[in-house]
Amino acid sequence: MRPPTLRDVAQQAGVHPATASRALNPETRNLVNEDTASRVIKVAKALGYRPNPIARSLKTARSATIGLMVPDLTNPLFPPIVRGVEQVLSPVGYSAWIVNTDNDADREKSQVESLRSRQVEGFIVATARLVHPLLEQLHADGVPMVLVNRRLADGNVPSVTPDDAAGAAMAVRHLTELGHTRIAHLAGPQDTSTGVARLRAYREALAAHGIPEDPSLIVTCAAWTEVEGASGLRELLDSGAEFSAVLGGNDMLALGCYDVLEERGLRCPDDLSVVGYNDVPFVDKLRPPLTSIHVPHQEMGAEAAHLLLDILQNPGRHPRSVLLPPSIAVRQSTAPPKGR
Amino acid sequence: MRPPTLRDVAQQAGVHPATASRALNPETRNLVNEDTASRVIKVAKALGYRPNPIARSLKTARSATIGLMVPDLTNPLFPPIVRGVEQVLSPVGYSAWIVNTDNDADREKSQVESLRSRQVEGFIVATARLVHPLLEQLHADGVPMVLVNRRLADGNVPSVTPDDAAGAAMAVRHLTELGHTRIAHLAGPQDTSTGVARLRAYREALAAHGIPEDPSLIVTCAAWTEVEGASGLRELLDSGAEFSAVLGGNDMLALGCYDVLEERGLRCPDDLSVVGYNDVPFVDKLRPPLTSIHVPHQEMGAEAAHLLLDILQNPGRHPRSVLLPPSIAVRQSTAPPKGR
DNA sequence: ATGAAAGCGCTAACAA
DNA sequence: TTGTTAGCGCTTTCAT
Repeated sequence: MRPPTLRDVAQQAGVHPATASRALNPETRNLVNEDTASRVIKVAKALGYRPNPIARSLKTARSATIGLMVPDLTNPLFPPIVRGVEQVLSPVGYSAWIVNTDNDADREKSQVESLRSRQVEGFIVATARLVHPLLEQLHADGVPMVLVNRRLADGNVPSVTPDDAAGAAMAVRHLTELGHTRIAHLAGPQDTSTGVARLRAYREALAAHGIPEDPSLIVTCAAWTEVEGASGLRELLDSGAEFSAVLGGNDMLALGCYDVLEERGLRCPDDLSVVGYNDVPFVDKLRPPLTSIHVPHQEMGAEAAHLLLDILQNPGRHPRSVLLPPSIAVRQSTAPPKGR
Repeated sequence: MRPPTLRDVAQQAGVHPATASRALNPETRNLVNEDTASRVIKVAKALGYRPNPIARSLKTARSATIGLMVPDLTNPLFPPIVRGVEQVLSPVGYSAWIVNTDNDADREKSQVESLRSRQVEGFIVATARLVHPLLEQLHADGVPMVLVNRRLADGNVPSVTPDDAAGAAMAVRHLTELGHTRIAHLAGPQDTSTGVARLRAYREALAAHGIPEDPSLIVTCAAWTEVEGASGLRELLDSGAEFSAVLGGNDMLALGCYDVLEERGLRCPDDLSVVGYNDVPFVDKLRPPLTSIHVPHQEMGAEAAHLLLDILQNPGRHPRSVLLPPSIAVRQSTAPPKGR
């Protein structure tokens, strides 16, 4: 029993397929006699008719689908974003096609091609680097796109990001209020907006608190990974620099710090206060619970989906970007410095 | 500039679209003169031709796509499974369409319908309950399907699951070797194969070690959540039953135990040893690091994808199921009982 | 080895 | 308001 097609419905209802199509599509139902419409709908239901989205896509070059590009779903930062996106898209009949890029330019390229050939109507992209030819080209081509979490250097591409400057400033303020003056920073990759913005805000916050900047307290990590965070802190410790607190560029880098403290027999927060960024799931359960800048991940995804839908519906309109306010989740990984 | 179609390629190469189609498809290339084929291929490359999978799907009723149903991507158990699936599918040109069901039967139903209308060629399903009309129907309809992590009561549906019996036995043995004899179990939902199998194995393992079973040491949780785990342990503690160790049905239930220990001022492992199940990411970083039964999640996904591809390629063949051996990751949440 | 023709299921001009 | 017609881009008989 082949599933029923529009023709089957039309035949059963005694109308032309085109009429059946109009009757079944809410957008065009008003073009059709009310009685006819309800008859068609009844028949469709009786037959268990399901429209074939593939045929529709082929005809209309649309798909009610968007591409959602994340670096890696096993990074706990991204699943909540995905859920936020879906929570907004589902009610309006859209779906997200999720791909992992592993931050690999070649993979990104082939994923984008594959998604475009599947007629996705737009992209939500969590993998932006500041300079990103692929995404820049996409935007130049007029492909609807919203960035999430990270931005491009080109501020014209709509984005939904945490207010990194505000968050990093909060972190520094928290530490200074505890009495810290020697605050190190494990900066994230400087080819990402988050890495750059948090580093800059860290510097400015120190200045604002009258703390002179010490370049030897800044290490830039090559990736947002625990391993990189660990080697970053080792470098700081081995340099002999003095510091009583460290701000990780994100929670993974902070996690790496925990590993090094363990390995060196140092204690957190007694020997070193540690602050993370993002407040991803489970950092509140670490040993010790990690003080972190909280970012509303799911809302970020939801907001990005709203923005994209908006762009799809009003192609001409000026694109907006959204900056979400962070908050600080103070936990046991931060405490006043020892000598106090 | 509309992207080039097969007709454009054919025209440029001076052949009929049908010939171009044959030349471009590796499966049918042998039907075509070698020179013609290479000419077509060259033109296609020059024009940047990308076949339109939608048109192909409409014609062939296939899609090189499978549906991947998970309960919730924000549960860290599932992203590694997803990655494992993709790791196997990508090289053979298949993709996975991921959906979250939240274990909701209505959502499941509409997701399945939506995926089927998109011509997915099969399903990998991580959301099975023992009795599951939707999946049973799907299987009865001959829809290619592989279960992962959890199984149906109907053992004829191919599955890739951890060896729950072996894992639970390992956990109990570990605890008895430490000297525990009063071992409680927070059993998972008994409508899932994992919940049932782990509970049964726990019982059998106790018996095998000559420990009499005590029903007051078993609490069944209604969901695989931290909240349920917490109320389970509260119930055990409030009952006045004596026990020095608890085996969580999975890591989330074990996490709930941590919360209750904190709230009651009890210490792990001093007052209570806790064992989890699954060894999901980050449980090794908890306070204290959680002893857990390790399951190879990514391999589970990879193996499920292999099985499904196998079914798609050999529709007639007898379906296999795979049981993956667990191992135990011993960490600081387990120690000899106090009185020792 | 290649071309001709048909059609997958649907929608959008256009015509009536 | 409804029907006619055409075609989205591709593959697959069938004929040559």
